[in-house]
Amino acid sequence: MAQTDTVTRILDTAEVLFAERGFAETSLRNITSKAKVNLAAVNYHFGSKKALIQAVFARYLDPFTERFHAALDGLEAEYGNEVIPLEILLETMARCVLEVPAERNSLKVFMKLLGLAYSQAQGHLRRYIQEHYGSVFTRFTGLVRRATPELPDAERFWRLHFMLGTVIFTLSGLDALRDIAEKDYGEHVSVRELIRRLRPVVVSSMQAPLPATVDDVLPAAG
Amino acid sequence: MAQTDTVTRILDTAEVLFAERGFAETSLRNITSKAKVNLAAVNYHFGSKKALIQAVFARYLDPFTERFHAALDGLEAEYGNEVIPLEILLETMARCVLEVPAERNSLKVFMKLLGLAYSQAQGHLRRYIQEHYGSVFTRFTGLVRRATPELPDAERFWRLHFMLGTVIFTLSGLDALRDIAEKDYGEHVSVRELIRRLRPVVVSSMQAPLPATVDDVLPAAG
DNA sequence: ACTGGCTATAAACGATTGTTTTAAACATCA
DNA sequence: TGATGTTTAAAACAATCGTTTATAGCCAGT
Repeated sequence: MAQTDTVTRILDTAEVLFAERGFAETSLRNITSKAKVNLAAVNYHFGSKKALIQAVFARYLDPFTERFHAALDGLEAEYGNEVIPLEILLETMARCVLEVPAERNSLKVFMKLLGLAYSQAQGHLRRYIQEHYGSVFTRFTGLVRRATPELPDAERFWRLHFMLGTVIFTLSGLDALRDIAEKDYGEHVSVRELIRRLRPVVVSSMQAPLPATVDDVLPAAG
Repeated sequence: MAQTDTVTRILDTAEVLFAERGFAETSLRNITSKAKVNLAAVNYHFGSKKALIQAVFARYLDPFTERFHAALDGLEAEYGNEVIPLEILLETMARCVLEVPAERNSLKVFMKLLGLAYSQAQGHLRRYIQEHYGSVFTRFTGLVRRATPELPDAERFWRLHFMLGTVIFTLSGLDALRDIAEKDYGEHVSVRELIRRLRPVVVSSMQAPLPATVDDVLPAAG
C-alpha cells in the first residue's frame, strides 16, 4: 500500500521537523520534500496543516492514553480500596510516557512536541488536546488526590503543573542543555539518566511543606 | 520627539504580541498596524525582525541584570566570607525578576518571552541571550554552589534547570492555567500568590535527596 | 531662506506560505 | 479487459511574509 506508506512518511517527517523548529517555522514544502512525497499529499490525506499537527499528536497520545488507562486499571485492581502511593503513580506515568515513543522515534521528540503544545499553539491544539485527552489527566489527578490527602486541592493542582513544567521544560530543551552540561561536566547525559535525576526532585516537590499562609512573600529587602 | 515615541510604541506592541502568539506567528504588519506606525519603521529603527526581537528582550534583561548584579553585590558585602544561604539567593533572584517588569508591562509578558526564548528560537535568540546575559547566570550559579556544597556539580546544574522549568513553564502558561484553576477551585490566582506557592516547592527541589546511583530507574513492572 | 540629516509614508519588491486545480498513473473489481 | 475510484504528480492560485526603495515632511544650523 503506497497510501499508508505516504501517510506514515509524512507523519514521521513532520513530527521531527515540528519538534526541531516549531509549527509555524516548518512549511509543508519542508515536510514533503524531506519525506519525498508530493506537496498536495498533505492536504489530500490530512485536509489541512492544522489537521496534520493534530494527527502528529494523536499518533503519540492515543497509544499513551490507552496504555496509561490500562496501567491505572492494573493499579486499581492491585490496590483495591487501598490508596495507591504517590511514588507508584508517578512511576507509572513515567513508564507509560517512556514506553510509547520507544516504539517510534524518540522521547525527545515527544517531549518537545508537548512543550510546543503549551508554548505555541494559540488555541486549536490546546483545545484539541484538552478535548481528546483531558479525561486521562482527570483520572490521574483523582488518584493523586487520594495519595496526597494532606494537600489542599488548589495546592495539589499547582504542584502537578510545577512538576509538568520541570519535566517538559527540561526534556524539551534537552539538546541545548545537554551541550552545556557535556561541555562543563564532561558527562554524557541520556534521557534515562535525566529521569533518574528527576525522580527525587519531583517527589520532593510534591511533598514540600505548605506555603506560608498570610505573611509576605518576599519579606526581606533591607 | 516622535522618534522615541515610535520606537517605544513598536517595542510595547511587539512584546505583547510576541508573548501572545510567538515570533513567527506575529508579523511586522501586525505590530505596526496595532502600534499605529508605518511598516517600514521597524526595519528603519531596528534593522530587521530579528533585531527587533533582541531589542524586546534587551529592554527587559538589561535592567534585570543590572539590578541583579547590584543585589548580589549587596549580599556579598553583607555576608563577607560567609556562605549566603540558598533561600536568600533564590529570594533575591525572585525579587529582581519581580521588580523589573513591574515598571513596565507585566511579569506575565516577561516570563512568556523567556519561555519562548527556550522553546522557539532555533538559534539567534539563544545565542544572543547567552552572549549578553550569561555572565549573571554564571555568577549566580557560583554562589549557589557555595550554598549547596552537598550537591555534585552536575546535579546542581540540572536542578537549577529543573527549577527554571518549573517557574518559566508555570508563569508563561499562566493565563491558560489560571482559567482552569479559577473554574475548578473558584480561587483567583495572582502572580504573587503563585510565587508564594512556588517558594517551598523550589527549595524542596534543590534540597531533594540525591538520586539512586546504579539501580534501575523504573524497577517495577511485573 | 536654504541646505543637510533624520524620520515618516506609501508603494512595490521578490520570496514563500497554505491550498487548489488539472491531469496522469495506479489499483481494484465486475 | 474495461470501468471506477483512489493516489500521485506538477503547476498555478491568491495571500502574506520581511525587506527595500523612492518620495515627502520636518527641524536644525549657517
